[in-house]
Amino acid sequence: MRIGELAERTGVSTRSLRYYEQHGLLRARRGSNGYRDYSEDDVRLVSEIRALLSIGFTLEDTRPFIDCLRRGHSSGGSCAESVEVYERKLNEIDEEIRVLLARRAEVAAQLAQSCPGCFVRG
Amino acid sequence: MRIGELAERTGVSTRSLRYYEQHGLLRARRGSNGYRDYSEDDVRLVSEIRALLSIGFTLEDTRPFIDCLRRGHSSGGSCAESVEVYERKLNEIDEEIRVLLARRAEVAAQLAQSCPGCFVRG
DNA sequence: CTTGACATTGACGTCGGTGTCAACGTTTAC
DNA sequence: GTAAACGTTGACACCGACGTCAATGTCAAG
Repeated sequence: MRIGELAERTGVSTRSLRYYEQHGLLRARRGSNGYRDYSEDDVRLVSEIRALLSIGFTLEDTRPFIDCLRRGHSSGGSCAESVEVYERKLNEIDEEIRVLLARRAEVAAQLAQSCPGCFVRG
Repeated sequence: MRIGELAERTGVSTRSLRYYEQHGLLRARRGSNGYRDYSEDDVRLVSEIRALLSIGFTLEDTRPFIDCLRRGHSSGGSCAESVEVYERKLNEIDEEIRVLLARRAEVAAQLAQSCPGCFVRG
């Protein structure tokens, strides 16, 4: 299939698909006219990328998952490298949450100080 | 004082000071040579800006606080507009935390699924 | 006078994932 | 045959808070 069809089936813009390819996550055969030619498997790859991006992964983070699928695994997360990324991500998220909680406390404290009457839930 | 001294006393780069001025947060008299001439009060303004930036405010968010100080208040947070910003910030932070918690749960779930043996604390 | 530290404005780079447009070639439908 | 729809690459725009460099002007010390 060509890029337009893949875009439609995955709900991803052609712009993004080319971007993913530019970063080595997608590969496409080229027809004699130079058009990209995708297989059914690529639908799966794109879905995997989007699923991961939607939970806050960067494009780079998705690479091990894509490689894992390419090696024939049924799940992108069932390779050691992917698991490492999962764990790294959990740590990153935990750290971000920690920062936000500290920030929240700081803001609440400043608010309480400059506006003693203002209640802050939480 | 000139920009270099203000930079040194506040620990803020000259680049940043000019940036703040460019965005209307700082104003400086100009000497006959065109050099910026800052007052003692400006040290306070810059400190206020940095304090707010450090807890995740955007530059724009700091504007009401600066205006508040300019109006003579001893605290940048003791004006109605500032309090509004505080409250808006708290809501924003809460929302971010919510998103991160959901994200964390999602990642943990995927990890558990693709790597049943992997324990996830939390 | 010269050197060096400091000042000025302006502009580009960073990071990430796209949107969007240009200028052009290909395929498809009528 | 022709127009519409689709494909190609390349490049600029965005957001935010600066870093950094360029080209040039100013001032204090030797």
